[in-house]
Amino acid sequence: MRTVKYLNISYKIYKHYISKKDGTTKRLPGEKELSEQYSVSRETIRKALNELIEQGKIYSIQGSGYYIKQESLSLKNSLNSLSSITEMIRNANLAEDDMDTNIYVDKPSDEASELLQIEKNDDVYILNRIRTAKLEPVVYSINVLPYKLVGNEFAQYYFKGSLSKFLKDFYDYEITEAITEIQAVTSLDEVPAIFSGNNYPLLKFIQTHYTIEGKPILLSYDYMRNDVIRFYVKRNKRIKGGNMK
Amino acid sequence: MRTVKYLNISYKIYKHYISKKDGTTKRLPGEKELSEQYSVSRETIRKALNELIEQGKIYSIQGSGYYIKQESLSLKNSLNSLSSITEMIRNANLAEDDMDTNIYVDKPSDEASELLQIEKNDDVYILNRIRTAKLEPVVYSINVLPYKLVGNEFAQYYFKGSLSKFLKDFYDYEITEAITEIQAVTSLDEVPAIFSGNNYPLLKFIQTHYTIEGKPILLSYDYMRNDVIRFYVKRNKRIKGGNMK
DNA sequence: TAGTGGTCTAGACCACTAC
DNA sequence: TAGTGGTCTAGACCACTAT
Repeated sequence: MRTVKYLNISYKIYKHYISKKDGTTKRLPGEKELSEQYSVSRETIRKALNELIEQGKIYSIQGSGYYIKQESLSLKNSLNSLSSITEMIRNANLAEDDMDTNIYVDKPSDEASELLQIEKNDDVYILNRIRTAKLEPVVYSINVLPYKLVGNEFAQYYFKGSLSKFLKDFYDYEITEAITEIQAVTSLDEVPAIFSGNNYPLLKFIQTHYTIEGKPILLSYDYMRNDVIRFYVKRNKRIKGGNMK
Repeated sequence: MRTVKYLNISYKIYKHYISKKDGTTKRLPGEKELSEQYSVSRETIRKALNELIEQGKIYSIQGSGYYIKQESLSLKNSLNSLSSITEMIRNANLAEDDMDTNIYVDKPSDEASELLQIEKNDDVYILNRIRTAKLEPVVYSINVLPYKLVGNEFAQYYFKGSLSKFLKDFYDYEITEAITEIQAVTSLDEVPAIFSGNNYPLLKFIQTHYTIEGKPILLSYDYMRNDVIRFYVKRNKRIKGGNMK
């Protein structure tokens, strides 16, 4: 891949002005000065700086300049960007030791047929998984995958490992976004059997995963022990045109 | 405020090509054609289209074109954009009938002093609030506000209503982002007294609110009845340069 | 190979901040 | 009023998709 100038310069600006947080210099040089310094046009500098704004590292004030943001505390398991449960377990400094996967075909629940936009008599694959760390169950997942998307060969070729990676490599279905509902689980009958009897606080994620076209291809339910894995969301103020829905 | 051309055109393109979701036309005209149609330069069209991409309404494939995304299900209480608890209650079709607010000065907890980046012997205002709907408690909030940021006059002038709005109007502190930790509350001793005795599933948000400079100015704890208010997060795949932290 | 979107340039004018 | 960032233009070349 050819190097993209503005991303390259964005990184250089970050390294030179932002990474060494000495706490003194707060303002960046102006666009004009930077464009001379890096021998590129002003628009390219603007794209580079915009990249840093999107990453939350700097902000700008019209008529004044670009300023470095104060360092905030770490944002480890950010729900804003898509990541697998496996990654989240690693971020919690837990080693995932085993994974028990169980596949079968069934009819979708009402909720599943609505979220996956399929008919109620369409078949779905159901994948149950228990993830453990230090021999204790940490996450219990149920994945619901429309049969018609993956066909009969799915059960033959998929064994274990990242489901989203398999869907991409084998079927060229790439998941680019997800909408997640977050729930607290307390009523005892909803708690999966593996967790029942214990008094863990449990979070439940109901996640619908979409391709770039906006087509739903996977629904997942994840029950997670909230005492060992923590979740964060970064929330931003909406700017510009608002919601024109 | 002067009208910004690319936002204006972005809206026009949305109205003309996207809002009337007849399900047939999936591809937008090319950049060149659109720039002629709206009599603007190609770069302006690109900014307009980019706006629609950021809103999740379209996507582009290099060498091919711009395409309309499939409609996904509603994303009501999105945690991605900042909104007040009051708004969330309204989105849940609940009318907030009363609010009991209680203010006093105290020392911060260890967690509060860390998140607010203040000393442990600095004073903080504590605001407790109970929000009810249909005479039942729905949300219990604790707000922690550094005394040195707002001074003695805070208790005199602030009575009730949106705290973030008051901070902006009275002190010119504008909250532009927040980092929220999401927890499930189950252990009985952590449940606020108003909720105890009942068997509601409770979600707890620990939110640190920042100004645009990245300075923390408010910490809030919100305990919410998850059976009446539901929360969603939109998660996107990270593109481009990744994390250069 | 033709057509599309992605990057980059040089220059202009406008809106806002700081003084 | 000078200097800054925000918008907009017209044109060039490159990378990718479709065929």
